[in-house]
Amino acid sequence: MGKNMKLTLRQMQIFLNVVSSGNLTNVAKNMNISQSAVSMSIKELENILGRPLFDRINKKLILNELGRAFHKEILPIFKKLVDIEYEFKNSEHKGIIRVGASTTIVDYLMPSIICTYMRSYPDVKITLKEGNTQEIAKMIKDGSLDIGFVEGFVSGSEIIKEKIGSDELLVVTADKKMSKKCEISDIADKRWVLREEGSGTREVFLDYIKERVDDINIFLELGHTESIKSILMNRECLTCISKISVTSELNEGKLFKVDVKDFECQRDFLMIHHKDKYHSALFTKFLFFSREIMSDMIDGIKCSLFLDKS
Amino acid sequence: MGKNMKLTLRQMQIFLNVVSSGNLTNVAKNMNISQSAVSMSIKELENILGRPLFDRINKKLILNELGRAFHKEILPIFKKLVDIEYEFKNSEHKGIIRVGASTTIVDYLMPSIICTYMRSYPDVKITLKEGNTQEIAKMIKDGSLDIGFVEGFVSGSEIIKEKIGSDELLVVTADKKMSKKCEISDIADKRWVLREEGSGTREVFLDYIKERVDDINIFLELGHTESIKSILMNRECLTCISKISVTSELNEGKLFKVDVKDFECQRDFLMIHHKDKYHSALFTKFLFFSREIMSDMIDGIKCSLFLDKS
DNA sequence: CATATTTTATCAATTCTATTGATTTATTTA
DNA sequence: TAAATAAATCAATAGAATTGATAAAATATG
Repeated sequence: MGKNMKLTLRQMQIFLNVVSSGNLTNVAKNMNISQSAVSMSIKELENILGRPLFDRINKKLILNELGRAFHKEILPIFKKLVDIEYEFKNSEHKGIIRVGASTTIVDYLMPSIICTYMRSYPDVKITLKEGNTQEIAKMIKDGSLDIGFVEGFVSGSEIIKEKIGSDELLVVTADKKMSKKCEISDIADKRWVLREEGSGTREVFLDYIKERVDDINIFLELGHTESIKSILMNRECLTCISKISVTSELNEGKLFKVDVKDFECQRDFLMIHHKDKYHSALFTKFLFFSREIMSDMIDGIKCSLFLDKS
Repeated sequence: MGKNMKLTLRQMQIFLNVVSSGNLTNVAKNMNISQSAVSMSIKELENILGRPLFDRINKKLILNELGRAFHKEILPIFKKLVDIEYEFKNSEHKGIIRVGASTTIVDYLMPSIICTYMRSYPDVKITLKEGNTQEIAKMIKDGSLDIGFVEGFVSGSEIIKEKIGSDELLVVTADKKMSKKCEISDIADKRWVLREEGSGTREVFLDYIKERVDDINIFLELGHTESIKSILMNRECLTCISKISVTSELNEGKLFKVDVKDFECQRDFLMIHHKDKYHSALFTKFLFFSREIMSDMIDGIKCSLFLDKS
C-alpha cells in the first residue's frame, strides 16, 4: 500500500524555497529559521524519497534530474494548497449547502429561493433533495441535510421550526360549471385526481374531509402537481391542491376554485434545521434569504389573488 | 500575504479519514493512534480555518457546508500527493535530464540517442541544449547541465571526460574535378565555406592548417552544417566538415572528399559530466545508452565508408 | 427505567520531531 | 595566504503531536 504519507508540507515549502533561491542560507533568512533546519529538512526529504534531489556541486545545491521532476509536480500543488487555506480562512461565503424540501415547495418555492441566493453568493453550491415531510425531517435529525422546507407538522425537540409562510389547499377544476358554490358531499362522487398515497397534500385533504364524506371518487393518482394540472385541463375532473401551485392558472382563468362551503384547509410552510447546527455565515444568510423571498412571494400571491377578484 | 501554510498533511489525512468513516474512534483505530489525537487534530484544523468543518450532532461529526467544500478541494490533492510520494519512492526512472551538445553532435548524434533512450524510458523527460564546446563545459561545471557531448578538448579537473567516439574533419566539395589529390596550399585560394567564428570545427581546421598556408579564401560563413552542405551543392566551393555530418552525401555521390596530402585532422567526441554528479539510475542508464548508441553509429559509419570504397 | 456502553471533548504528561547554536569542512573571494 | 561564505553535522532544546485518564452526553441494553 502507498497509504503512508511521510512527506510534510513544511518539507515541500522549504524544498520549493531552496529550489527558487538555490541557497540554503538565504532561504533560512527569508523563512526566519536556522540554516541547519533548512539543511536537515532537505536531507529528510531526500531520505523519504530514497535518493537525492540535489547535486551538491561546490557546496551549492543544484536540482538533479529527480529533483526537477519532483519540483514540477509539487509546485502547482503547493500553490493550490496555499490558495485553498487562504480562501477558506478568509471567505465566509464558500461552501455547499444541502437543502431538502417537500414536493410542493421543491416545485413552486425552491427555484426562486435558490436562484436569488446563488446570484448573491456565486461561490456557494446548493444541493436540493426532494422528499415528503417525514423524510426531510428525518434527514435534518440525522444531519444529512442542513435546511429543510416542509408543509405541515414536524415533531422532535431537536428540530428548530420556523413558520415561513402558509399554504392553503383549494378544490380546483378546469370546468367553470363545476366551480359554483356547493357542499363537499355534493361533489364527492365527481372524478377526483389526487397525489399519490404518502403525499402530505393528499393526506391533509382526506383527513380534513373525513368527517363530512364517507368516500370520494379518486379516479387517478399522480406523483406530481404539474401532471395533475395537465389532467385537469384535459378532462372534466377535480383536485385538491396547494394554492401556491395554481396561482397563475387561477389568474389566467385556466383553472377555477370550487367554492366549497366551510372549506378552509390551511397549513404552514416550515423552514427547519437541527438545533446543533453550526450557524456559519453561509447558513445564516441562507435562512435570511429564504425568509425574505418567502414573504415576498406570499405577498405576491395575495396581491394577484386580490387583483383577480376585482 | 497568504504565504503562511499552517495546514499540515497529517491534519488533512485525519480529516479525510474522519469524513469517510464519520467516526473518530474508528479512525483512531485504523490509523493506530489515540482517539484524542484524532479529536485534537480536527479541532486544530478547524482553528486554523477559523470555523468548524463539522456539526456535532449527537456526538457524531457531520460535515457542515464549509467542511463539504473543503473536503471536495482537499481530497483530490491529497490523493495526488500520496501518488507522487509513492511514485518517487518506487520509480527510479522518473526525472528530467538536461543534456547539452555542441552543434555537430546536436544535429547528427543526439536525435538517435534521445529517441532510443526515450523509447525505453517513456517517463523520463529530456531537455537538449545546444552550445559550443566551451559553453557546454561551463554549464557542466556550474551544474546547469547533467550531461554534455562535445567535440575537441575540455579542461578542468571537476569534469569527467569519456571518449565516446571520434570525429574526423574532411575537406569536401560537390565538384568531382576538385576532389583529386592535392596539397592544402593548392586549394587555399578556392572559395571556402566555413562555420562561423567560435565554432569548434572551424577553429580546429584553421589551427591544423596554419603551419602550411598563410591564409585561406573564406567567402562565406554559416552557422549550421546543413546550410553549408546546401551551399556546396549549388556552388563550386569547398569546406572542411565533420565526417559524420556528410557520410550519407559521400555514399550517395553528392559530395566528394578532397584527397589533401597529409591531411589527417582528427578529434574526439567526448561525453562529459561533473565529478560530483549524483549517479541516479536515470543518469547511469543515460550514460550507458549513449555509449552503446555511439559505438553502433560509428560502426555503421565505418561500414558504409568501407562499402563506398569497394 | 436505570445501567452499561459508546462516543467525543478535554487536560496534563509524555513522546517524538523540528529547530537551534556551535562547530567542521570545503570553497570562493580578496 | 587569510578572510569570508556556505553546507553538513551533532548534541541540546523548543515545540508539536500524541497519549492516557477522565468527563460529559448520547445510545443501547436488560
